[in-house]
Amino acid sequence: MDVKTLCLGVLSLGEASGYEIRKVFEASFSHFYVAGYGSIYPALAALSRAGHVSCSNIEQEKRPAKKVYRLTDSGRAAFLQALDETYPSHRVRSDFMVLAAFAHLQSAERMEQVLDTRLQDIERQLAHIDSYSGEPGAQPPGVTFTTGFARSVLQAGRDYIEQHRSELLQALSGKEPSS
Amino acid sequence: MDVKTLCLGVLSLGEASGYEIRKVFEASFSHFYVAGYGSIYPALAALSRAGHVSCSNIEQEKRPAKKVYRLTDSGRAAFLQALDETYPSHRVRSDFMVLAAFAHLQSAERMEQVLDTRLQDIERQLAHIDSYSGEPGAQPPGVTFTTGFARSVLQAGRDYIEQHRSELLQALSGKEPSS
DNA sequence: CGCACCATGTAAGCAGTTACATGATTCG
DNA sequence: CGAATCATGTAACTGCTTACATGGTGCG
Repeated sequence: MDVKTLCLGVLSLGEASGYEIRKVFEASFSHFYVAGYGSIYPALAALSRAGHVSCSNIEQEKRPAKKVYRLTDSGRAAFLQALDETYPSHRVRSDFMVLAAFAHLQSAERMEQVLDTRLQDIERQLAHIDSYSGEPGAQPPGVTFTTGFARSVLQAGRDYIEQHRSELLQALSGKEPSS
Repeated sequence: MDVKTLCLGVLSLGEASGYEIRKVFEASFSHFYVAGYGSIYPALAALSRAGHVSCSNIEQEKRPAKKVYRLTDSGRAAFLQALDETYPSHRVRSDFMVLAAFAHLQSAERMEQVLDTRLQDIERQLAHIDSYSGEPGAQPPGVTFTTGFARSVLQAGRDYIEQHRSELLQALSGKEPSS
């Protein structure tokens, strides 16, 4: 599932500019898919070339002009097909866990900093979820599901870190970081 | 944190061949970092050129010869520095959650299949954890931590899916998949 | 007899990140 | 007056995936 397909998905919810699509990514998808302008704009250009979206220039007062994209029939069909064919994979790439795995090579101070940073990031993401999931039903039902899923998983991670923090730190305390 | 750095990490636990390194990735790191031969072998070649590892050819009876790699002092230093400078990021890339987010565009049968597939994958990973975490203490303390972390997070995901499965399916039942 | 395991590597390609480039408006 | 928001894009680079290429051994 690439950025192009995800853009089709966002546009299935209504027409939008590249800038607005990015905000949807940020608000609703950030827990399982991260994409910046550098991947979204080229994706939209490619989708336009492929005929999966149409594009209209909208001039605005006191704001830069924007390009509003809309799904074509072929774009909608392509997205539905992708939904049908995609395997429900779920991968984690975590430098946090790498650092934790090699805790014995680091100082207790560094590990505390690592754990605290991770906890702060988790709290930030939980706050982000709470700020966006105000009205249930405003979003498609699936987004309510994914948001709840993300919340549960984040909380489980936070709880685990809090409960095993001292245990991990204890295994390093006293001795200098060594090989 | 790239594959090269992770290879240094594995080698900090003892000398190993590329093939053996891959097994460590599979056994201990698979929950937060996936790497295949296609990235490990080139990484080892690059580390060797950079002088971060040394390499010796070992002939074997009734088995192909292997190349055993060992950390050099500069390799160890490079790894420790990476541990010190790496931000504890944690990113998820989940096609499962994409499919769930757009549940309203799919049939109830398809969504059931998606949820079941994900549940089976989770059970498989939990079984994998249980099979490898037999003896605590055989692994560095950090690996025990990350393994427990992965277990908690996987269980939370499983529980959430089981508890919200019917809720999600209900929001689709009766009506055909539509836009 | 076929599959899995041991063992190493290359090459092409794709997807995405990062940095660069530009510029008006609004809010504190 | 500086920062954030709105708004679009390109180009270079990185890093990984996938497929290809080869071949002996052990087990059921």
